[in-house]
Amino acid sequence: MKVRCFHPWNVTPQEALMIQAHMRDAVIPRGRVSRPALIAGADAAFDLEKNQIYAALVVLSFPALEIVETVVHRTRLRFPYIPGLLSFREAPALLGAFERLRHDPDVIVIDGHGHSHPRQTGIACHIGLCLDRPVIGCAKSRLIGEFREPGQDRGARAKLYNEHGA
DNA sequence: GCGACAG
DNA sequence: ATCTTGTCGC
Repeated sequence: MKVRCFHPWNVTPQEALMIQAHMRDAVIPRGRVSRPALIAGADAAFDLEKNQIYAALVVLSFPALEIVETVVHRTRLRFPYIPGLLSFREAPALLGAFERLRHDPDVIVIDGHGHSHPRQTGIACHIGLCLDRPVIGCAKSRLIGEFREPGQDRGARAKLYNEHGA
């Protein structure tokens, strides 16, 4: 895939905050993908001893969910884990993997939050801007906001509220 | 000052 | 994230 990022990655946390402020207006927070033929999933694993991050991608056909392509890309870790700045730690490796991806997914699922972020610029938003593709943030726990635990059924949902509402 | 805090 | 010990449910 073509990766177009509009800022450097070798930045300080303070600079990262300014980049997020700049990104905020470019994000399209909602949308719909009509008939995806290919969907991609991405996650990262670490070797802290070697200071390495492993970005893994899988492309699936949809709705059959057959594996079409996989990519693993290893790079050096250059940024610490700071809540709210996750993308500056993980996105460089993930985007390196996406550069090697031959298929062109219609939608991407990323580990971590997207719009549900203190500055509405979580890693899903960041990756979406760099790839110019729809991305669904799929985090396993809360970063910000208040919610009632949803039910266990498939499709169960709950609204996430900020200090004002919505 | 204290607690919260994606991965 | 990753690791390790202890508990719970099937």
